Amino acid sequence: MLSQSVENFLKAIYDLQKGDQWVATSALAERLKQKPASATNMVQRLARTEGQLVEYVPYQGVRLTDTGTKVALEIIRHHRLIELYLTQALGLPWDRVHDEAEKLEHVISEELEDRMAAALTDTRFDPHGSPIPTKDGHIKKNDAILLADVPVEASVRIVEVHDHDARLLRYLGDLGLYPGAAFTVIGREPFSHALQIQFGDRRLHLGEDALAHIWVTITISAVPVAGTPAQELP
Amino acid sequence: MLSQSVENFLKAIYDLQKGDQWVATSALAERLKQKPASATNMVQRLARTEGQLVEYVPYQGVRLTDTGTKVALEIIRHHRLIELYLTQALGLPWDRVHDEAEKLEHVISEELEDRMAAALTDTRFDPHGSPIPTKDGHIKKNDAILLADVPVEASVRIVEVHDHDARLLRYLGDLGLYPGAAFTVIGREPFSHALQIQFGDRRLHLGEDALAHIWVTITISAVPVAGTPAQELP
DNA sequence: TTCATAATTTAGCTGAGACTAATTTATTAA
DNA sequence: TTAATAAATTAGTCTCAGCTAAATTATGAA
Repeated sequence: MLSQSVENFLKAIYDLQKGDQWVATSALAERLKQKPASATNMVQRLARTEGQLVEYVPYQGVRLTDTGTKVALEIIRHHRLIELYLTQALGLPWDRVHDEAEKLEHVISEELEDRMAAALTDTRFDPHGSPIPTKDGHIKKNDAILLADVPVEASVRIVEVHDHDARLLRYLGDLGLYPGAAFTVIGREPFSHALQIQFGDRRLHLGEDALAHIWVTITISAVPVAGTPAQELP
Repeated sequence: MLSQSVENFLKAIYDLQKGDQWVATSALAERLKQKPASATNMVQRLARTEGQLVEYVPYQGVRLTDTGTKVALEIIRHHRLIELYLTQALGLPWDRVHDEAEKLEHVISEELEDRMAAALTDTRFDPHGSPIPTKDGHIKKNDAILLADVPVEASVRIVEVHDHDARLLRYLGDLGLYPGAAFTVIGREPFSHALQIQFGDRRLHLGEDALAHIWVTITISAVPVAGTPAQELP
């Protein structure tokens, strides 16, 4: 049985790891609100004792092995399934389920996991739009882009809202801005980069913090997306 | 915030404490599957640091203060409410909910507690018939007697089945012997003290382990109950 | 290419919560 | 009333999981 602390490290490494890149111990420490030395310490213990979960190279970083990824995905499945269950079955608001799931994810049995899944009609996404890994450890990558990177005049649909900041979630939820919501970007402020959007019949401003946590897909793009060649309209 | 270990100690003291009697540290140790020295150690820490939860007198024992009792009842409320929720809402069998609740009781928020309670129609008893303390720390004492102490020929109704032994629960559940079930004691074996009972149209034997974990009320008593004077029948 | 600075690791400390072995206190039988 | 035994506590050890301070390694600007 892995300790809650070890499980949290695996989860954090998974979150921070892009592809098969190395994750810096300092990045881990920051994510987990610990000191760098503590992260190094734990990562070394992980690499040494707990069988084949991570690879660690001093001064370079740490990354999950296939086994480690499997374990991380199990915990993430717990987390997201719990979030979904709490909103769907018990009516908890989407800004409170994260903290609750953060504790429950480490203690529920496989059987409880299965029962919760069975009680839900659709277990593909959690309330923030994050994909829920399947029981056998598969997760669908979502191809959304950060709202901060969306060009002006594009119309978008919210795919995912990162769930760490409850205040932001409450704010967005009150406005109706959760996954599925669609709006058009009508302007960007020169320095703050804040967006003006047209959402139904309302005009809203979204500050930097929001832009960095909302992932969208572009539904109508008036201007070429960065990286793709411009397209002539007839 | 109290640690899970501390919470478990408070719960164990509550369980073992009759009235305002002292609980032996060795009894605590046994209940918690620890060594006596560990229990002494923890009890001393409890008495010293965590504000006014227990009274401790060396070589005599430990007991809960009013504050300590309040805290213990909160945890027990969590435990039993979770057990009830898991059976009612998620269909977990009554022999598996104890272990699950043992872990969940320490981590659910007040809000989740309230939502679970609201989702249930009747929160008076858990699936084993144990009373669920109210949110303000009241619990109804139940006046049941141990099946082991029931005289032959009495008819009884099961009030409560202690939930520690999952094997026993599964066995009893398969027979239909859960709280509410009624039967008549038709005989007792001389040495083993095992009971023969008439349950509907079935005759069953209940061994010592069962007798020590089932609590009943007597519905019809053919023979005077121990302690009450014999009564002449016309 | 070198050296200052930033990032990382090492060394050593701490508290929680368990343990064993040794000691002390209570209890009970003679 | 005392001595043997049982119960409980003390002393000292261990691991986990965090910390600070000191030392080491990488990095990048001159």
